[in-house]
This record gives sequence, C-alpha cells and structure tokens, in this order.
Amino acid sequence: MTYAKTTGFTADQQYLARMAKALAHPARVAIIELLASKHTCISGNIAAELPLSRTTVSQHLQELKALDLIRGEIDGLTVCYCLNTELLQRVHQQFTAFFIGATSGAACGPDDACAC
Amino acid sequence: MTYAKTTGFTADQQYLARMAKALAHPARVAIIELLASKHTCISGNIAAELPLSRTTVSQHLQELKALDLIRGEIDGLTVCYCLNTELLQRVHQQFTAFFIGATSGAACGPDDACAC
DNA sequence: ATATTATGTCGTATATTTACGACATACTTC
DNA sequence: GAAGTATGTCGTAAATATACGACATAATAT
Repeated sequence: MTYAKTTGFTADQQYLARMAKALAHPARVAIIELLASKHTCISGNIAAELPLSRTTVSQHLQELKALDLIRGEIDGLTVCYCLNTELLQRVHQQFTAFFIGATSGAACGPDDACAC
Repeated sequence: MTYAKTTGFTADQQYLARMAKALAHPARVAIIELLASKHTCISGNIAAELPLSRTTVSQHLQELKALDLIRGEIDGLTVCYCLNTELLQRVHQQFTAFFIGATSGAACGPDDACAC
C-alpha cells in the first residue's frame, strides 16, 4: 500500500497541492504575514510572537524554507529570514489561475440534471 | 499536550489555513478541476477518472463538502456534485489578499541588516 | 421480491504532521 | 578559554491524514 499517492495527477496539481499544504497551518500563515509586516527580515525571535515553542516554529520555518518560500541568511549569531517574494508572486498566479478555472466554468443551473 | 493548536492565531489565519488544507492534496485539486470542467455536475464516477479507489475519493469528497466548497444533491440512484462557486470566489479573494500582503510588503533589500 | 447499481460508512493499517524537551553547534563576549 | 546566546537537530509522543476492503443502505430494474 502506498500512501500520499501522487501517480496519476498532473505536475500542476501536485505543485498546487504542495504549495497549499505550506499554507495549511495557521502558524505558517502567521509566519509569512509576520515576515511581510516587518520592515527588516526578523530572525528566529519569530517564536516570541507565536503561541508555539521555539522548536515548533523552527520546524515550520524549515518547511517553508524547503519549498523556497522563505530564505534564511546567517548573520553572526542570528538568522535572518525573508520572504521569497518572486516565488510568492508566481504561486499567487497559479492559485489565481486555479480559482478562475474553478469559478468561471459552467456552473450547475436549472437546466442541468440536478439543481445544486 | 495539545495538537493542532489554534489558540493565539487570528480567525483569518485559521480560516485561510483550513481552506489551504482543502487544496493540500492533488486529489482534491483534481476533483475541483473535474467538477469545473464538466458541463453538468457529475456524480461519483469521479472515482473512475482518478487513480484512487472509490472509497478514498468519497472521503475526499466529504472533506470538500464539510467545508461547503462542493455540494451534493441526491438524484435517484446517483449523487450530483457541484462546486460552490460563490464560496470559491470568496476564498479566492482571501488568498489574493494574503498574497498581495505578502508580496507587496517591504522586501529585504541591500539597506537592511541582511541581504537575502 | 430479487438482483443490480450507486453511494456512503466503518474498521483498520500505515504515513505524515504537529508539538516540544533535550541536546548539539556555532558565534559572540568577557 | 569560559560563559552566554541564538539557532538547528534529534528523539519521541500524540494527532491527523491517506488509502482501501468490507459492509450497509437506498433506489432502480427485472
């Protein structure tokens, strides 16, 4: 038995799902919002602003970093995290394309077999 | 120890994360794309178009239905699923607002403490 | 009524996610 | 070099997600 089955789905579907999963936890949403709101890219004291332990926050940071959504630069003793805005823009476009396709398609109407 | 901790995050962050989680599996992305592409709202033969068992597809359908992203109407022996386009549009707006905020914020530049 | 078909639910097994304490590492400061 | 600080990694535990066979249910067809 294989879990997290991926064969049979398009690369686009898998990529969108991977990016969606990155946003599928409020902590990671909050981290991205935090990084966006700070003028300078703040370091791991991100944990101080979240209701989670430093370890857990570090784990979430690594997940975002693995997808290249954020980047970290070691600056002496502290680590400076920043958003990868270029990638975020591309991801935004992909989400938009998906939602446009999902909402502009022929919706169920009274003429159809069912009436949702 | 509490898992899936939510306290301390805003309602918006939690809602966005919940919707992102709905798209965090290629099967659910594929299901939404399928429903959008079909002229009429197709029924559970969705499973025939996906590389998953009917049981697993039904499970994914229930998850989408629980978030009201899709709706199902019983029509005799078959069940007719449709997209909730109004909700999808609202979710699209929320994702857009999030991405705009994340990408339009002050990015890390050469003037900052670090240079990501 | 019985068979067939479409669908959902239950049970279960495995994988993954989430969370955090404890430890290791590396840099700064004294 | 020793002490302190910021950070990452490891180990581990609990929760959740994923996947599917087996069964239940309900409508249709014969």
